[in-house]
Amino acid sequence: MKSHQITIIDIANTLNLSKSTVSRALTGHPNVKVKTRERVLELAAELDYQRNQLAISLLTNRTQTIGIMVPEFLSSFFPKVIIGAQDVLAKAGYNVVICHSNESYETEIVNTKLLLASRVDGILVSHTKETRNFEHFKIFDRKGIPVVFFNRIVEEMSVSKVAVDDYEGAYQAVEHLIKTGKRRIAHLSGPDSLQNSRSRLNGYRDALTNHQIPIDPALIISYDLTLDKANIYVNHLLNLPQPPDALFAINDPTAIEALKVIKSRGLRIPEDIAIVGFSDDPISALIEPGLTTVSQPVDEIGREAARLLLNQLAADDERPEPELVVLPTRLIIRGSTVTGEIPTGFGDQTSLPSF
Amino acid sequence: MKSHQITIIDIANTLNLSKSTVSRALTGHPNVKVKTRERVLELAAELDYQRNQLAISLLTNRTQTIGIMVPEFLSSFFPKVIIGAQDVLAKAGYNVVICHSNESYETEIVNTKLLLASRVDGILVSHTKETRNFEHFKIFDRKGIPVVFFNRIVEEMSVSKVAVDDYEGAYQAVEHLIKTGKRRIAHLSGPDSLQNSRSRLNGYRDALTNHQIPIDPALIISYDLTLDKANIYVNHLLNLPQPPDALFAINDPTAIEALKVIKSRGLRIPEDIAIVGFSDDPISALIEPGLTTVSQPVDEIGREAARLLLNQLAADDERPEPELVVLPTRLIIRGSTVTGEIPTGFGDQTSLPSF
DNA sequence: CATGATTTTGGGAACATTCCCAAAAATATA
DNA sequence: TATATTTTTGGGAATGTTCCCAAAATCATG
Repeated sequence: MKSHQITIIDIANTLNLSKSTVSRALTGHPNVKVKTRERVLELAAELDYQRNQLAISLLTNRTQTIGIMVPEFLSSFFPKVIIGAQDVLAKAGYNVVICHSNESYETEIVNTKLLLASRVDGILVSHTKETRNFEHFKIFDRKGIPVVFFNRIVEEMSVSKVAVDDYEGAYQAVEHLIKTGKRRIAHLSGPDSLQNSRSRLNGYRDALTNHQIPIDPALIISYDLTLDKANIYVNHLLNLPQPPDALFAINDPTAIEALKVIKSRGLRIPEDIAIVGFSDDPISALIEPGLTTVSQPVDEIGREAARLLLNQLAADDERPEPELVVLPTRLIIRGSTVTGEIPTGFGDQTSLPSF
Repeated sequence: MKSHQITIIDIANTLNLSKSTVSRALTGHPNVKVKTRERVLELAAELDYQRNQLAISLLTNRTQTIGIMVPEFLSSFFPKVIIGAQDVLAKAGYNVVICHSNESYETEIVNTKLLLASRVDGILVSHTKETRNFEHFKIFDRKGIPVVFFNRIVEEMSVSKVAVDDYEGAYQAVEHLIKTGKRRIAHLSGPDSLQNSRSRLNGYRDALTNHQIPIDPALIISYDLTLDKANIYVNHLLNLPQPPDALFAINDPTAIEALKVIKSRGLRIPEDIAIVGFSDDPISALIEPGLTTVSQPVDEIGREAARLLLNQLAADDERPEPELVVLPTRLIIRGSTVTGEIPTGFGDQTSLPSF
C-alpha cells in the first residue's frame, strides 16, 4: 500500500494558489513574487515534496534515463566501465538502468525491448558474443534514441563508438614475446563475431610477419570464450608435435585457464611456455606467476562512452556526426613472460573491494 | 530529436474505434469483439506499437521498478547477488535500477533520493560500512515502499532481511583451524557497524571458548576494510612477541592481502601460519596456496531477497509480517590451512567470465 | 416483432506536471 | 486620479493510459 504522494496541487490548495504558480515557484521560473516563492519552497520542504518525474517525462517525452547493456558483469571489466559511465551521466542529471544479457543473443533482444519500453533517452552497449544481427539496435537509431557502442563495437552501424587499440595492444604483446626469444607463439582467439577479437588477431599476425616469423595456422585457435573449452584447446596445443613456446590469449580469464593447464602438466612458465593475456584483470596480478597482460583504461572507456552519448543528446536540433574514440593500451609485464627482476605475482598495487 | 511515438489514439483513429476499445483489446480485457481485437492487435504489431509505461505508472502509481543498492560491485559478490535478484524480479515483471554507493554514506543518501525520485516500487539494500544512521531507509518504510536488506542487515528496522549464518560459518572456520592443531588464532575483523562482522566475531569467540582456548584480545583487530590497512595490521600481528599461528580474516580480499604479506616475509602457509577467509571469491581458488574460506550461496541471497520483496509487494491490502531468511554457509578447505591430499590452488571448478 | 438481456463500444475523468495565454494585481507615469 | 505598463497569478490544454459508467448494438426469447 503506497501512501498518498504530495503533489503541487496539495501545496497550491494549502497556500491558496494555483498549481501553475506553485509549479513556477518550484521550477525557478522568474515570473513569481519572491514572497510567494519562499512560501512555496518552505511548505514543499516541510511536506517533503518530491516532484513526480513520471508526469514530467510523460509531458516532455524524456525520461532522463540511460540504459547500459553489457554481456556480463561477473568479471571486473564491465562493472568498472559502468561505474565510470554512471559517474559522468549522474553529473549530467541522468539516471542509469543496467541490463546484462549474459552473453545470450535472446536475452539481449529481450533487454532491448525492456529499454525501449522504459523509454530510455539513450543507450550504451557492448553486445554479446552471439550477436551477429544488429536490427534490434537499429530500432533505437530509427526512433532517434542515440546509441553508443563500447568495447565490442559494431562496424555496420554509423553511431558513436569507444574502443581500445586492440590491434596495437596485441601487436606489442606479441612483439614482447618475440623479444624474449619466443618463436612458436600460439594465439587463443575469440569468436570472429567480435570486432576486438578480429583486431587482436590482426595485431598478432602483423607482429609475427614484421619479425619474419611465419604464421602457422595450427597455432591459431578461435573459440567461443566458454572457459571449459579453453582447457581443451590448450591441451590440444601442448600435444602438437611441435608445441608452442608462448601463448597469447584473447583475454585474461582464458590466459589464466591456460596457466592452470600448463602448470598442472608440470611445464615451467615462462621457460617452457610464456603466457600473455589481455585486460589486466585484478586476478592477474595475484596469481603465480603474475600474468603479463595488455591493460586497458577501463574506467575511461565508460566515461568516454558516456560523454559521446551526452554529445548526441545535447544537440536538440539535429544529430551531430558520430564520433569514434580509440583509447590506448599498455603492456604490463609480469612473471608469465620474464624471469628475474620483475616480481612474480603479487607485484602490483591492486585494490580489491571488501564485502 | 526523438520521433513521434505511436499511441493507442493513432490506432483508434485508423480503425475508427475509440481509445477505450483499443486499450481493452491490447490489455486483453474480455469485453471486446474477437474480430475487433484481431484488427487492433494486427495494426499494433504492424506499427510496432509500444505501450507507454510512463502513462500507466502515472495512473497506477506503480513503476514496476525495483531499486537495488549495493556498497560496491567490483568484487564478484554483489554482481552475483544482483544477477540472482534480477532474474527473479524480471520473471515477476519488474525492472531493476542498480545503485552503488561506493562504501560512502553520502553517496548512499544521494542514491536514496534518486530512487525515491524515480518512484521505485521497492528496494533491496546492502548498506555501506559507514552507515550508522538509517533514517534515509525509514523514509521508504513510511511511504509504504517495501525495503529488504541483504548481506548487511539492519537490526533496528522491522523489515524483511536475508543473511547467511555468519556466526556458524565463522565458528566452523575457527573450529577447523583448531582441529588442524592451531592454538593462537588471530581474527582480522570488520567494522563494528556491520552486523555480519559482529556475528563472525562472535562465532570466532565461541569456537575458541568451547575448545578451552583463551581469547587473547591482542589477536583480535577490527578494521575498516580499507585493504592497504590490512597490510599494516597483518605485519603488526606477525611482529607480536607471541605471533599467531593462524589467521581468520573477515573476508577473502583481506585474507588474500594477508597471504601476500605472509609470503613476502618468507613464512610457510599453512605450516607457520594458516589462513581462512570468508565468501569464496573466485580468486581464492586461483591463488597459491588456495584459500580456505567460508562460502556463501551468493546467487541464492539475491533470489531470496527478491522473493521476500515480492511477498511484500503482492499483498495489496496490508503489509505481511517481515521475514528473516538465514542461508547456510559451507567451509571450503584448500591449501592455506592443510597440506597434502587437498590440491593447493587451482583445485576448484570456477567459472570466470569472458570479456 | 417487440421487449429484455447481453455484448460491445464510446466518452470522460483521473494521474502530476508544464506551458501558453489571458486575467488580475501591482506599479509607474502623466 | 486615470491610464499605461509591468509583474504576478489562474485556467485550461496536453502528455498516454486505464477504468467506470452510460450508450449503442447485438442477440435471445416469447
